[in-house]
Amino acid sequence: MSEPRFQAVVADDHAIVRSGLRAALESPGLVEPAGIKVVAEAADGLSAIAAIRQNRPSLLLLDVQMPLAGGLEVLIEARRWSPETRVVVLSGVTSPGKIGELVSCGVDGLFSKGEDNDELFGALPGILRGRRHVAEVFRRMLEEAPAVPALSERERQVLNLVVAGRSNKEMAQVLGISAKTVDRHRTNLMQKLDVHSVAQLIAYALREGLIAPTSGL
Amino acid sequence: MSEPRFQAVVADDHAIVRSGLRAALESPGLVEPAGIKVVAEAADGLSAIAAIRQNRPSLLLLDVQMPLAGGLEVLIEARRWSPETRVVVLSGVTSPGKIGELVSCGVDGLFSKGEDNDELFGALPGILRGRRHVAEVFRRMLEEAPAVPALSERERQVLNLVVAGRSNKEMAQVLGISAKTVDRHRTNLMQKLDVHSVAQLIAYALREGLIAPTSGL
DNA sequence: TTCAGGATGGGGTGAATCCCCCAATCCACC
DNA sequence: GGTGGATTGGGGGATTCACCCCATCCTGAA
Repeated sequence: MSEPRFQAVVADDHAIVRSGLRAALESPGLVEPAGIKVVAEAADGLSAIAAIRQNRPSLLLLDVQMPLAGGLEVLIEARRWSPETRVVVLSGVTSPGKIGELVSCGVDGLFSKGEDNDELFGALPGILRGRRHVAEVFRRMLEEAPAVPALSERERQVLNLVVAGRSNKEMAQVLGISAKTVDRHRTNLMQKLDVHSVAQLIAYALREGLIAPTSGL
Repeated sequence: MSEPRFQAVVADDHAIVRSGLRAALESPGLVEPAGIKVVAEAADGLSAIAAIRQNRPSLLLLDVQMPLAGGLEVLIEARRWSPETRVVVLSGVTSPGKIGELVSCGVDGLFSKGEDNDELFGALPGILRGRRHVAEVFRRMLEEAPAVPALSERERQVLNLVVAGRSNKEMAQVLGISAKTVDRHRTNLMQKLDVHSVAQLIAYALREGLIAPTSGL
């Protein structure tokens, strides 16, 4: 029995997913006779980064949505501390915005949790040899999806506050600008995103994952 | 080697979770020497119900959030078509409202995906013998959480439309009532939920899972 | 049978919204 | 040096929202 040459770190906030991935990766014959050895698991973004720095594995299997740090942040940190690690992201929700960001940040693999795992495990050997693979679903999504307009820093701040339920006046106070300017940003925002009410604005923001979901009432 | 006496159906929209649960359930020694046989998997609520009707298993392992039918609907249908099936629900998100509903509908087991699986698998033998087990996290949550005010049917409809970004006038048209009445419901809604703006209303609704997240812009 | 509560509407008021108009500053880019 | 974008701010107006007041109708529980 040969030694596994590849090591992997698995990061997901659900213990069941981690054990499922571990079982699949370590099953013999996937990439090489001995399978891929999972050297560490992480339940949140920060421990994932720590695990990467410590182990510098060949592969990182990573959920997009995690506590403490999202998939994108982990990807960037992983690139910084362990450039040779192939990073494969699993996405539960499918927001065109996030997917686009991940692709443009250069993930090595991008797969959907909803679909069959065959595409993932079929592509893994190639990915470990340096290829890239974005799941069929996401490739179609990126082609069809209307590009999400780029938001300026201020607009993003305003959007966050709107989602948090603040009024123009409150936002003006928080941001230290005139209420009229807040209104201006809000108007531009709604024009950019092609919505026509706070409710639609919030719906859009949450759907696209444009804002941090840590909105304290 | 003894035959497995228990059969299970596993329902989750993520293939990885299903295979992880299958592996764990079928591992020998969990409940009895041969483990629990997973006779069917389902990726959405309707197939879960179909699988229950067809197999009438001893155990149903069920995700709360699924396409086509949620965990609660599947629970109710499972009770109807196969009352002897023990229903165990796994919850990814932790909204006090949904948890309370599930408990009051009489789930046999309720566990969090985020926590360790030890509590689940430790409690499984008891559950199969007729006991009930609600995860520690959720029991504390139900004690501490401020009771979610009961919403009337109309109020729930209005809430859905508000989240979908409709104006009072549009809602009036959809519901076939006066815009003034819509406003009345909306006012009552905000008073009940102790919020003071659309944004907070939407935030509350999404947080508590009071509404279906299938809001088409 | 009374009575509470839900659903239905109308009137009205003050605030906030959505969206036009206008202008100034700053800063990066060609 | 010009050009465009982001950010800042003001005026104004039509609409909507948030929240009071009032009433009627109906259903189910006490």
